[in-house]
Amino acid sequence: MTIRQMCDAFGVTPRTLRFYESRELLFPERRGQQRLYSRADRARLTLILRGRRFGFSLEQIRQLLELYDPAERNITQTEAALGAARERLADMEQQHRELGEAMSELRQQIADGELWLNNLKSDA
Amino acid sequence: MTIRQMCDAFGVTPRTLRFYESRELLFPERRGQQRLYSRADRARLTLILRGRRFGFSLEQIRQLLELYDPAERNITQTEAALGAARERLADMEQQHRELGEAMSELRQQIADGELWLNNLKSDA
DNA sequence: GGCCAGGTTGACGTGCACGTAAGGTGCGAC
DNA sequence: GTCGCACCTTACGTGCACGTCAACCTGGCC
Repeated sequence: MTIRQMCDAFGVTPRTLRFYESRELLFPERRGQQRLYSRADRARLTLILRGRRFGFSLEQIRQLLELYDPAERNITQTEAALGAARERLADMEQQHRELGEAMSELRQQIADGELWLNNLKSDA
Repeated sequence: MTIRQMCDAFGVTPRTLRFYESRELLFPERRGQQRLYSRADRARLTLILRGRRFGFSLEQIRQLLELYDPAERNITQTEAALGAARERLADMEQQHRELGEAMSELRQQIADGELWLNNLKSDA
């Protein structure tokens, strides 16, 4: 898959893909100068974009990706990656809870606003 | 409440509070040059900080705060704010779902990593 | 009056995640 | 051959959310 196909498929720019590569988040093969993205690269990009939506930094995402990466597996590295992953998971769980609470509050506020609006309109 | 008491209570810096004020997120009263924060200001700051944790921009937060603000209530403004709030809520719901899925995947990956680690250790 | 802690306002600096412009390369179509 | 297009690298620019620093009040205490 060329860089353009990747961009079209994921809705990102070439600049973004090259930037991710410079930060060691993606490692496409090279045919001469051209980048070629494999199925694994597409899976990684999916994870990267998801992580970004959750507010994780590219560096945090890079560390998480090590957990998915079967290469360079030794005990200390895996243990470090596991520790980082557990911390991220705890963050995500707290964020998940707080997001649920915030959604409830926002729904309540919306309902209040709608009620207020209907009262105003029925008066008129 | 002075700026220092606010900072201690919310774990932010004076710079942050003045910055929020410059972006019209907070409107503390003035006793001479000093800022004085009311109960309403503290409630607004709570909402601001929560919004920030969910990745909303300060501008988005400012628009949402209009929904909470009982001043300057007219129909078109409230309807616009309600529309924005519904869009944000939809974003939050999607983010909530995706975050749940990502947590499941990450838990699975952690379990895999732990299993692999235990196998390696029991071999040794 | 002297002085200091704590407040104030700009103005500039920083880290992140890219965007953008400049100039060069490879390659198939005509 | 050369035109055009897509790709490449390098370097600088941008927007956001603040941090940092300089310079200046201001009230309270000795």
